[in-house]
Amino acid sequence: MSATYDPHEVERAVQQRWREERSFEASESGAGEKFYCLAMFPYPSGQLHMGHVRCYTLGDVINRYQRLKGYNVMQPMGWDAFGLPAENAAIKHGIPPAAWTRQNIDYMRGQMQRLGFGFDWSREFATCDPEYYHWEQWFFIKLYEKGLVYRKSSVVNWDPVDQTVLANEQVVDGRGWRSGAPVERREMDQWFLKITDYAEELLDALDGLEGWPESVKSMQRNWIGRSEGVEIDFPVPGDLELGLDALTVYTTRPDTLLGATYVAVAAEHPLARKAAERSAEVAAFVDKCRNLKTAEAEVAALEKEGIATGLTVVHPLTGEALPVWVANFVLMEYGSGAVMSVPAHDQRDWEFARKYGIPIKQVIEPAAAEQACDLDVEAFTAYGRLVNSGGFDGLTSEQAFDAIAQALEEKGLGRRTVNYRLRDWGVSRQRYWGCPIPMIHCAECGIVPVPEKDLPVVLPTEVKFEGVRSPLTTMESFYRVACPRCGGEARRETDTFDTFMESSWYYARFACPDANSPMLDERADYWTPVDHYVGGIEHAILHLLYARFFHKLMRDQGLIHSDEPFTRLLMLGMVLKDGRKMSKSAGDAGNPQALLEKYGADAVRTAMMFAAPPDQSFEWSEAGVEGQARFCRRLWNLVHEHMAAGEVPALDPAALTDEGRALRRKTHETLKRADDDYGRRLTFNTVVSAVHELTNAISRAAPGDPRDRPAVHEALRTAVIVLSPIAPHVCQQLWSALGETTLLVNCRWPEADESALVQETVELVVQVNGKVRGRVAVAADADEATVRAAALGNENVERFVEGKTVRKVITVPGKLVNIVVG
RNA sequence: GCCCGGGUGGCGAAACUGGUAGACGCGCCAGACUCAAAAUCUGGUUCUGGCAACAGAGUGUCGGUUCGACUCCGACCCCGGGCACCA
Repeated sequence: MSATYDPHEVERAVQQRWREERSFEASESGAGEKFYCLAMFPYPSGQLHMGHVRCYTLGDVINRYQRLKGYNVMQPMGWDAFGLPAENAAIKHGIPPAAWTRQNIDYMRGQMQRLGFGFDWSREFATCDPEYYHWEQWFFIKLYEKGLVYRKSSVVNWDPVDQTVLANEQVVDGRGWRSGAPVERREMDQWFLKITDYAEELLDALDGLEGWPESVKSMQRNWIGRSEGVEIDFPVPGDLELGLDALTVYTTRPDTLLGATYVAVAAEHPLARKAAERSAEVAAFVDKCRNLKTAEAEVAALEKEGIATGLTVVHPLTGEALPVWVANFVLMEYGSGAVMSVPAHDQRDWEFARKYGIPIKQVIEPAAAEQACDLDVEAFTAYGRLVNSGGFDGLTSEQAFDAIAQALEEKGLGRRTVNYRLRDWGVSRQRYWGCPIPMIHCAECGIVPVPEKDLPVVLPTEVKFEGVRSPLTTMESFYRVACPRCGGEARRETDTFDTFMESSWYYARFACPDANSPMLDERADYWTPVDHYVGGIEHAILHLLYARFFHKLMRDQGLIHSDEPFTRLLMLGMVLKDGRKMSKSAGDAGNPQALLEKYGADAVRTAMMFAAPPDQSFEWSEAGVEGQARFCRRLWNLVHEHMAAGEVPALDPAALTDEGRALRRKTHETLKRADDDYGRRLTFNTVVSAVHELTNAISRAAPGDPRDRPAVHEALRTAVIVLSPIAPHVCQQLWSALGETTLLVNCRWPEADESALVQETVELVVQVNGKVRGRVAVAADADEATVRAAALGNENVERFVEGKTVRKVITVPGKLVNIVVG
């Protein structure tokens, strides 16, 4: 082995050895308990950026640490290969999406291998492989048969640049998340997955996810948006011929029902349409609302406007006639598209009532006298005590919730319900580069699923783009089919799935990438749930919610027998460059290639881990890489100098000098601390610090007294094994240099020797009135009187105690003495 | 507006259970080696005063609890993220 450290030579040699020994190919029959370690697979955009480097290094550190701890670890890698950029490249450069994608995959795989990630490449797949999306199509049909898939015409977010429909989640501040173009409204037939059927379980199960960060669970709770309320029917007078008996509203504040002075409906509400037929003014207003863009930023800034329909409904408890308004702030998609308005106790209703001169009727008064309530200034929205509410007067809001709900239930005019903000998942995309939706439209039979024997519906890869539109829509050989039911002429669905479909179950497929009947087999139950999932915080809501949903769908299909896909979750902070997210910044700025060529993978990996704790966002700077390259070289030189000094005798703790014993203590402290940092705290930055400290201690100790050589050897051996999950190549070579013959990745994490941690003398800090005034060394087992005497005997301490009365002496064993004087 | 994070040297950060604030690294300064530079090694590096020993101040702000607070409590300011005409 070369005496000077050449990272490129080291890394090539070690990677070759892992390949030859198939070190990272996992099997269900491997020794130890299973551990499934997964980092979110990337979109093959062209090249890795530093955000990828961080994510996969973190995953690999966990992978390698858990291996050392004796687990049977599986860490796969694959490609989230469908998506818009491939189409954009095709449109721009004329390269077919499939070819562009494959080319990117090959390049990025090479970069990952260069970084030395311990992936099980035998399980690799791309979501654009027909063998993969075959089963997605199969599963979709199963869900269709179960009634969990439906087709619905709905207003969708239309991205005028990408010419496609976006999910609500893909609209950011009213703009398409990729194109950045303002989103428009459009009506279209779409396929939906009934995620709302699982809303309750998706919410409740969050409480059991102890290995998830609280912030992510809170975001998901927020997104699901459960609220408890009452559905209230306001009867419609019979003479109006409106086609409905009652107007149903949803409220979370039934206690304020007696304060309702009008009701408001969305412009798309049937009642609004009826009113529009009868009044040109109302029709004009409804029309105006329809043409509004869905852009959320604009909606939020929108002035609250409405128009009276001239219609009235009947208050379910008082029998009073209440006017019906059409209002632009009522959402058709939430609740029933209609609200009861209580201006006295809802700020938005208050503003609306003031604007249009609608009466404001107080029915809640503050329970506590000091609470402000001035209805001339603003609505009183807090809970309180009921007034002006007939038989309900005097009840608290909480009591009135139940009492009024019950009164309505008895009259058959209301029901307690639970509402969710979560909407069903629209999965249709008018795009080419995605998984074809396996459905056929027949004029005679309607919707007919593609028969199982005809799956997969393969996406043609030889295509020509004309503009942005999907080439499938004009490709007769694709869309012209015979109806599987009647044999007549039919048209194949040309929409493709939202790519979140592919990423919702890939983790399970990695367990059995070749499973063929059906999508998963018993190996999925062996490997899943994923024990540790690592990925970017930007996926905290959507991807993780959809994957949880899919896991439950697969469970209910009998394909898998657990309830949740990811046991422990590590959400990475973002890697920023000039204040921007690395993955979004253009060009080569984030490409690690130049750094790899200059410093090698170990230095890049170590610098990345050392920069900040994993969950924290940080600004990437190359400055740290050189420092870690220097550190690798120092460790390399220390090992080689140590070994060059000849045979190392066996360790006999009793034979060591004081320096040797101190080094041993540092060694075992490092081992203990790193174990906790790796396994429990996931703070890999402090692991690097700990190894730096140990290395510094070795530098100071070696070459020392020849009797301490076994302690130096043990310290070097420990530094190498502790650092190995982070800088695996150089550590492997140093492991061999230290005379070890087994591959480091097959070794076991050493247990810390408690006896090495015992100290004979300890240094105590001496404080006077809480301020540090000196230090004293005492025997570790010294009694309180001895410690006290030593503390008071310190020269500097004496100066501060002199002439004062010692009121109290507090001793913290092994740490400090605080002398309180006055 | 509501819900999460966070605020510590020139910079990235550490201090895990209330017990030495600034470990570790970057950068910078000085020295050694060198004709010189790079690399490497050694020392220094929170601020103020002091040759030094040491003293005073110091973890966003103000207050509290405590022998002792970056850490706990109360009020507030700022930054980042999520949600939001959600009835």
